[in-house]
Amino acid sequence: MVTAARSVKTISLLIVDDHQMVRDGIKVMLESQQGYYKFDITESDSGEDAINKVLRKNFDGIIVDYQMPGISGAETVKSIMMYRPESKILALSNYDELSYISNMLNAGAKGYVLKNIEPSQLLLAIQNILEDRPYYSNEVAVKLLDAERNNIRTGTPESYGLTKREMEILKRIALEMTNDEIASDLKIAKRTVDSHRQNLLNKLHVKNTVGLIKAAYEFKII
Amino acid sequence: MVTAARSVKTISLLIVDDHQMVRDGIKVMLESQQGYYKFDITESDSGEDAINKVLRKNFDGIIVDYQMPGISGAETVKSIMMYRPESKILALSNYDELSYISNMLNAGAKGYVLKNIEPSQLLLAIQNILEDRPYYSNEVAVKLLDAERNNIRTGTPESYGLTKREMEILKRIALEMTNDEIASDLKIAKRTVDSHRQNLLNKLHVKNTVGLIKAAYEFKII
DNA sequence: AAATTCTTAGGTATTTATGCGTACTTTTGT
DNA sequence: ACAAAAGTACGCATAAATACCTAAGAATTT
Repeated sequence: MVTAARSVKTISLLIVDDHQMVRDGIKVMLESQQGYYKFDITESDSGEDAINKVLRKNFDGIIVDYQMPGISGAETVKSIMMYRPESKILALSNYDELSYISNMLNAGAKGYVLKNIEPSQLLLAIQNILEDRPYYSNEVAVKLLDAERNNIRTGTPESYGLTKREMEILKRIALEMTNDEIASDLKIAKRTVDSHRQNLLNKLHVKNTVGLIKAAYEFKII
Repeated sequence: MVTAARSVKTISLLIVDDHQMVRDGIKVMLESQQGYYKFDITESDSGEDAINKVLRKNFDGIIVDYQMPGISGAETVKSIMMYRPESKILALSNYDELSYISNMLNAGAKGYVLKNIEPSQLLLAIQNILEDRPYYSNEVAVKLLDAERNNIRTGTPESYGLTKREMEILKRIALEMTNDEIASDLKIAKRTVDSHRQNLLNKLHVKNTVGLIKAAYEFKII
């Protein structure tokens, strides 16, 4: 820990979130952590506004919410990176959904934190991304590791070990068929379809039908 | 044909295209057709610039190119419509790709014409969109009809009459949240979420969660 | 002020999906 | 021929979703 005297550095930050409350929350968090840093904060309530502001001023760091009306957070990040590729962007979201995370990171965000973050952690996250190092909330890191481990990036039915039969079931689920309907379509017992469906849930690491359909999109069978 | 005397009306137009040549071409076309109209033309070479100009001045009509570096035409239209929902926008493109067309129309463009349009047709298109009527090039109309016939949905949440709240619910369903989880997330009763979900099923004309998720993909909220 | 839409919530019932087992048969690879 | 994997089938229990209602208060629009 560096405890010796150090000049106070002013950091210009742009906070992009459609909720006033969230923006205020971040400001309060940062103020509470203000030690060696002084933050010069600008706010945007939309991706469009943020892009305009970025075009006019170069910020040291930018915090972008994922879900916003109009241009999404990921699209906002993409645009910002197009104009200012050196931007240090921290993604902020309520959700640790893998698709959200990878959208943001692929768009160019350096880090991804959840909104339930502790003030000290937020400061840490900002410090890291300002120095071009990644920073993720714990939950986010876990998801990314899990994705890596399970080879989710490649996203083929084979990489999950799905059998032909299971693919047939998945296709029919994606056609909005119930297990009963699938059973009579394939001329097998409903119980069997239940089993296959259970196996699909396990193999794909998802918790319900929604996850199955999203996987079906990944596999491009929809 | 109205040939009687009629006062010359000045129409302010904003032309958004990254190519000088295209902008000049449109200007020449409009001048050649200048009869009862006089055009006061402003130019933008990018979506960002267009948005700035729209914020400063209210144009009678706006012509937006699809392909531009930086913010795309569709995103530009979306932004413009956010600030000035009454804007009359005509999309302009070299291509009659269905995805381009529906992106532009969903973003809020009133019409879509190809760049090989005849001057007289361009004037007609502008006249139509200024009066809030749709206008499409022949090729475009054909594509749209074909899409309609094949039941390819080019839907927006609005076209199904979804409310903001219903969209919030749908987003959370797409996050694999159960109704119980959504309820506590939004701090409302599970039964309320049940109701919203039921309304979503009805409005989207689908029979189960699978249909909801497919709709969510169409709406690009996944 | 009246009408309409949205959001909220609940009643009641049925259908469907999920979780965790077991077990037998068929197919596949070696 | 043998082992492993896949497919088939079922029990039992609970969780979740769907269907079809009503209805009150809030917010918007007319």
